[in-house]
Amino acid sequence: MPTQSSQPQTTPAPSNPALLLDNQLCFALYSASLAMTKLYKPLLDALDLTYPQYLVMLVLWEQDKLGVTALGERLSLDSGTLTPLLKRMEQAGLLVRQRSAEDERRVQVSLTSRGVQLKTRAATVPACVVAQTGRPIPELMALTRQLQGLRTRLAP
Amino acid sequence: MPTQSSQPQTTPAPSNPALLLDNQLCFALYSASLAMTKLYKPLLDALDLTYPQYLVMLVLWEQDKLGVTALGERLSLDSGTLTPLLKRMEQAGLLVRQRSAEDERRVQVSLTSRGVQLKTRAATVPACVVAQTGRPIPELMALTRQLQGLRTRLAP
DNA sequence: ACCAATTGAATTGCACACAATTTAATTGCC
DNA sequence: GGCAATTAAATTGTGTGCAATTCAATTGGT
Repeated sequence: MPTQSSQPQTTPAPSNPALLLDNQLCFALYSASLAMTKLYKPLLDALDLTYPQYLVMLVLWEQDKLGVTALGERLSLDSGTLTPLLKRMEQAGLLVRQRSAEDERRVQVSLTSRGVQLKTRAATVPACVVAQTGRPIPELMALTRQLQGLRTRLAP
Repeated sequence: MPTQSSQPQTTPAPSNPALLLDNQLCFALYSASLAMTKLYKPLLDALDLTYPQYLVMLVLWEQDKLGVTALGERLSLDSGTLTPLLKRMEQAGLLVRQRSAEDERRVQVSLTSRGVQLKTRAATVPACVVAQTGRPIPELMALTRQLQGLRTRLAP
């Protein structure tokens, strides 16, 4: 005999717990990522960068003069995403895209001096973000490493 | 006197560590989330759902008949995102959108029987994903809770 | 040297995200 | 009751993501 309540049933039978939204790692990732992007928005607006454009700048500030494919491997983005994004950044005067002389198929992406200089203004961004998370740095670092490990497993 | 190498300097001065891509929690989140979405893709293709559509279904399987705003609060998405997404799902026969009788401004979203039935076919999705992460469930749960906590701080 | 296969970007088409604006319906204040 | 303020969706416009295709340049096998 199934268990039953003496109260009229106001809620339906409980869902499969595996399908509950709040048990989904995927949704926790997805919504935390979108929330993080919104946190960056006002900071990046001041630099005239979108969030993915900021990621491109982080890569180029570390290693200037990269091909589109190399940039894409670093960020896990493909040419369909990067090509128009890079064109907008070129229009904004942050970088230049030029065909490689040795291999005309390759497009080299290099920062302009304006792009290099922007790094100084961006230097305060990370601390602002950390402050707003309201968490100690070691905890944020640990979470970062955990997520990097997960990503490596998902996209080897 | 600054330290110097006897070798010609092949790498530039080290970047501000706070701006290194691999130290960014934001990028760890962003790329892990995109990688997770790609993991779901083949599973959701079989159900004719995109990833955000799957999230909408998770919400409606838990609580059917919700307004667009309520759905948006649950998923942290606004009407600009949800309206066209819900229209596509209505076209696909998964749900219906109908104006509330009491308040003509409200649009109620309800599953069709086809939408309800899809839950059975989706029941195996979470286990497939967990298997592919190659991590024990408790670890995934702990990470999920951590990310939920972070998100709550970022988007109170 | 020729030509098929491969490689690297760009293009096309579709589906999000989201800011900003618009439109329609309801509420509150007088 | 009348009308400004508010609320709920929808619309508009821009910028990603990504699959699939295209196009040009290079490579490799004969």
